[in-house]
Amino acid sequence: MAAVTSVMRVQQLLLSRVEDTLKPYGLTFAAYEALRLLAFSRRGALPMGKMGERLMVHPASVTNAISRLEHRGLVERRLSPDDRRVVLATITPDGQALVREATEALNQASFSLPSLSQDQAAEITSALRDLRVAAGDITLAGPRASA
Amino acid sequence: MAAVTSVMRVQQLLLSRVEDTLKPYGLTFAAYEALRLLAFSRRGALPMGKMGERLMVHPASVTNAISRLEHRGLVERRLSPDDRRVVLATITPDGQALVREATEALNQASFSLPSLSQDQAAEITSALRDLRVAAGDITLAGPRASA
DNA sequence: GGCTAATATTTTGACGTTAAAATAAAACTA
DNA sequence: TAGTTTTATTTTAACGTCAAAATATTAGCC
Repeated sequence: MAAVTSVMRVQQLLLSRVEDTLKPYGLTFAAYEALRLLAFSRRGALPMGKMGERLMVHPASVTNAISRLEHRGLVERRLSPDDRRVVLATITPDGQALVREATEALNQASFSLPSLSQDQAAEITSALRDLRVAAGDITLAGPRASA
Repeated sequence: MAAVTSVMRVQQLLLSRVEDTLKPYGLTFAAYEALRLLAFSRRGALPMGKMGERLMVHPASVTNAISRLEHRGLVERRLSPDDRRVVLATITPDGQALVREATEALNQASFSLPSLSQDQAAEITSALRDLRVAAGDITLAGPRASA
């Protein structure tokens, strides 16, 4: 349980700092992740369901997040021409621009977390990888870590 | 950002498993933490404010959690005789009994997390400690890790 | 073709979090 | 002592999560 508590607290601390960084852009971490996922996709569009899978969140959370982004004109909902059950969340040019700025800010700020050196970051990532693999979160190939 | 993402995902996974374990007792992790904090305190009672500090959550979260526990008869609210601004959350015998059972279940279950060996758990805790110290979450003396 | 099952999304409801505003009581301070 | 400031808690509002129920639409099977 000590490890569990540690992870919980660290997540809380990190999330807080990340959201501070994103605040100037009017984005929460959840909103940023959704937007970034769309920005990185081929056509800038993905079915709601796919987004839930990728982000590992409940479908209702996706509906929620996309609705908010839609109201701000950062995303649009389009019905799939192939399957009318499917809703395609589509990022707009405004959304593209915003996610680019926010990503830049994150890459600048996050690595300057208090005393979180590159080595320490790598160590943490490594220590947690086994656990994620075991839980089926990621495969042995490892995730293409970038941003 | 890779480390950040890792921590986020692992927290999500762990929280999910912990809550599965607590579900039979009708407790969420937040509720369990509040109850356990009271159970471990001298008189089984603490001011709301102190609880927020210890649990590192917003005062409103404490109000919320305690209200829920109060409705279930696991906790009682008492006004402090010394300072009438202060509300003392007090654990009841029912609360004591429940937290004991839940703690037992957690100690049983959590360590059987998929492939999370004692060594790995220690490694993770260690890797994250520096970060917590730097953020002022814990002191160099280290937390008295137990459950 | 038509009825049933599976799939995709949204809605509703319960719970968690925070920030900011409203209350109430204690502590200064002039 | 009266008035202002600080402190403790709650309320309200916004956002996140999930589970379960409600809706559509497609797929499958006589």
